[in-house]
Amino acid sequence: MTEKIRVRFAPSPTGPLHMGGVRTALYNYLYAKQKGGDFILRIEDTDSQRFVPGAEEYIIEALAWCGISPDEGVEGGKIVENSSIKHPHAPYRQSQRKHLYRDYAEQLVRNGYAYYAFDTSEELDMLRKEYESKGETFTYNYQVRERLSTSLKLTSEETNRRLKEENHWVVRFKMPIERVVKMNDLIRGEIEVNTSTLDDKVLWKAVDELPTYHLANIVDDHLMEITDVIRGEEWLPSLPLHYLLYESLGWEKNQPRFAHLSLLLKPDGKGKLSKRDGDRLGFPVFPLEWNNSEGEKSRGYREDGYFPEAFVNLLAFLGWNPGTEQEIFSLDELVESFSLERVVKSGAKFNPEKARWYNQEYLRMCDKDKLADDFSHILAEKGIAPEKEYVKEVVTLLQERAVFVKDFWELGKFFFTSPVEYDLAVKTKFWKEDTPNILNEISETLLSVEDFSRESIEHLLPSLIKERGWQMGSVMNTLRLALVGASKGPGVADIIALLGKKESLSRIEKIIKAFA
RNA sequence: GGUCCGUUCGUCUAACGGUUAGGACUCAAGAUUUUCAUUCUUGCAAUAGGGGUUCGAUUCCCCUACGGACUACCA
Repeated sequence: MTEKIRVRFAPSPTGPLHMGGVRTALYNYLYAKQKGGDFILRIEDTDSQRFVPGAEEYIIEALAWCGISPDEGVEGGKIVENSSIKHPHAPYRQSQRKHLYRDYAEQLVRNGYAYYAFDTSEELDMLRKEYESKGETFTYNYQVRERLSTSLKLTSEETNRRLKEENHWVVRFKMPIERVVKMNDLIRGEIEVNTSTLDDKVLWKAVDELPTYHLANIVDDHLMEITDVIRGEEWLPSLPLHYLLYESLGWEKNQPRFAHLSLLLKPDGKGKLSKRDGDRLGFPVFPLEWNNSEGEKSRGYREDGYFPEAFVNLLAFLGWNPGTEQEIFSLDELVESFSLERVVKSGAKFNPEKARWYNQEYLRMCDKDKLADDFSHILAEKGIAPEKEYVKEVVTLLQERAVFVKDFWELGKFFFTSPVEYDLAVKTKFWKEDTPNILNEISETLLSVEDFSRESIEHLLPSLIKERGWQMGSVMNTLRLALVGASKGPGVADIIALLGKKESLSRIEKIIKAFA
């Protein structure tokens, strides 16, 4: 029997999920789905100090927008209704699993793998400053743990008394001395670390009486039978601790495999991508728009007009590639092609230009009815409500020219409103003395045309111009100026045909009057 | 500072010892479109540096440099 793959995405609700987090979720999802496994969504809310209201809902909605649906875990927001999500290991919010971790923390102390420490944050801050003034770095490790007020130094009577009377004790992991931990990472291969370089991490916090990430994470991954942990590179330094924790709890036989993903970097300069970069460089770093409690707004890919399919596609390619030259992948195709072996080790600088290109590609593939519907919403906001078929015709003419649906307006607003001003550079260049007469004559000809189709007009115009010996450039450009107001847009015949006889003639009349 | 991870065109990346080091985005030029955009063609552009190993290194090893992460009772 083959092993059932179970992965988890376990964000902390301390703010909106940024695109790096979405990518981590995506890779987890792709990995699980390809292997017929389950994708579990767990909320790691063990930091009561930094909890942000609305963050959990945001995370769920963002994943739903991307098409990443958990098989198991917390649910909420819009996906609650008719959700097929399972809960065999509920609850999936760590704050609701507090009692579990407490038991394991005590077990670790009992078995000599951890100890109680009574230092206050203030005392530790003072120690750090003291060391710093000597040019050294304070590390809570084997060199100091038997000298500070810990259960290692104190008698058991004293320890018990302090545990009972004081409420600022923590549990720390007793990091072994001079042991080389050999680890394996699915992306990076073998990694070795000497435990003497590591410190005694806090496993149970006094401030909020909750476990730290390290403990909660290991306990839950074990209890929830997670087979593969795919997470950000920032966790790599904690991997030895996590290995040792599995070992100390007696779970090393079936501990999960690990894969650490490289980080997403700033498009310019150095460092990892942060919220500020988006504002600074003008692109979203979040999947969905986010308003924080200070009333600051952060842009979202959704609100910027990206298709979720394009967003997912570009995210997948930030650190992974199929090894072929295909760059456009649907979510299903990604599921089929994804592999951890082809995940790139080095960090990827995000490139906003390429992101736009992805959207453009999707817009071109997009169904015209959907585009017309989406564009109709934008038009409705402007108080314009044309026939769906008309919008569809417009979209058809503009599809190759737009990157986002919202571009259709700038590209083709003349299809909905007569030009209010004209590009004077075009006028200067092409508007001649006899232009009004020529335009009038064109008007008359158009008026008498029975077949007002694009083909008919496309044939009629040049032959008329040639017949009269007019200048092609001058006539076509002034005609375009009348219809569009500028030197841009689809073919003149397309525009006239779509605008219709009445509107086209009225625009020609209008420009003649304007320049008279 | 310490520990760990990383390093191919400006950017995302391919090449898992033998290639004129390939593709995509960007940029530039030309063609088409008597507009603009598209499209097509072409071009610019990279193995961080130094040592090994090897008949042969982008590829394996070491050193250096550079970059990144971590170094909280945050995740």
